[in-house]
Amino acid sequence: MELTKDKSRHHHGNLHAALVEAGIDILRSSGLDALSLRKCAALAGVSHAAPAHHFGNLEGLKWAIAEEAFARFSEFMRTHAAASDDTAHGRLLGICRGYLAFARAEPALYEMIFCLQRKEPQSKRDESVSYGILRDTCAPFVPPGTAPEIIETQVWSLVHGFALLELHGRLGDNPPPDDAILALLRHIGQEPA
Amino acid sequence: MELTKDKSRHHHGNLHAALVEAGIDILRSSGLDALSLRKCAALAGVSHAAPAHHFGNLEGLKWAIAEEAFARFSEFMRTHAAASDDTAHGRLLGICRGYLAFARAEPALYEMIFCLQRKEPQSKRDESVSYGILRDTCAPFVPPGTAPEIIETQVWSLVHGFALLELHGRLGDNPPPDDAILALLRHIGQEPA
DNA sequence: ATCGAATCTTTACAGTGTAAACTTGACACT
DNA sequence: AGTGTCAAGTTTACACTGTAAAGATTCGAT
Repeated sequence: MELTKDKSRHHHGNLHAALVEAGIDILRSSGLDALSLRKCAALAGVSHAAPAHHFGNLEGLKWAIAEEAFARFSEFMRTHAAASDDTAHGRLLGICRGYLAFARAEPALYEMIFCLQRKEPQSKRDESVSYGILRDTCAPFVPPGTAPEIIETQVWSLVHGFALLELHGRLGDNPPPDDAILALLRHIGQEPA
Repeated sequence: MELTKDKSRHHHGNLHAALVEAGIDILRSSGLDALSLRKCAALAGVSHAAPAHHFGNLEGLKWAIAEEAFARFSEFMRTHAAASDDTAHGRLLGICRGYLAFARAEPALYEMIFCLQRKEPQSKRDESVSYGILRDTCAPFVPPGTAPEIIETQVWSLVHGFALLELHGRLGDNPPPDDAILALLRHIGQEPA
């Protein structure tokens, strides 16, 4: 894909994608704090004010990057789920391992997509692909009469908290192995309502 | 306490504390993104470069604020633990409820102290008061032969993840009630090593 | 071919962190 | 009392940020 613009032409042609790609590059190489509109613009070979026309402001660009990042994130979970036992529990552990693997493989991307504050806190839950994976995988563990969101939130909270604590250096040099933490999910859905 | 400096005197006398207090005020009223060295300095009635002599840089100020915030955080957990059943499980639920209550009462402070990235990821774990509370409360649930850090991390991850997901608006308009999520802890320590 | 709209550039401004040199005041010591 | 040292604040300066406004360019439909 053409990232840097042909300087001769005034229009870029694919600036939206180029800026997102530039943003991901910066996130990977220099972390979340280094991400800026001007750097993305420079890396895409375009003036510093160009991104505004596509994303409005910095948060807009971040959400655009997040969209791409979520796609890769979902793929991570899916492949890890496929590499696990073909049981309900196996799939559950699989997506959790994929979740954690993504957080470690792409820490800046991970922090981006989950620390982005939703402005208007959508009344309904995420309808994204990644949340669909979580919902489907959790479904077998939802006891009758219990709201599925409870099980989903328990699982999500556990892995999300673990990932962030480790990422932020709160668990010391050698944090517990993933499976030791995920062992808590062995009894998922077994508590009375 | 004297916050704003007596303009007549050159020395402030208590600038360290005044800047921390100013930072907390800004966090409370305007959120994490609004926190800046210059605003803290202005609110303390001092020139914009003064904080550098006390904290070095912005991150230094943040850690100083975090120290104060952690104290209030510990107090939150302690009072909530005291308000719960005087059993091992009661205390565990108590500190978790305190944890979540603090995250809601002081969202900006909470985000500050836990999203601050440790630069040199201390090889050992946190020796802070708040972690001591977690360790003590988890102790009764650590099976023989299991590393206590595993139980502690399970509990911490669950509440931390839940708090952040809610804070960042990922759980929709009406997230599950705390106790529904904390119900997962009913089986804590029961899985084989 | 022309007009309108989308795209990008230029210019400008306020806010940020941070470094350097300077000024003021406190305090110990003779 | 005088003096020297050092910490605490101020001033100045600079590079970087987001963002708004106005102008230039190109695309596309008519």
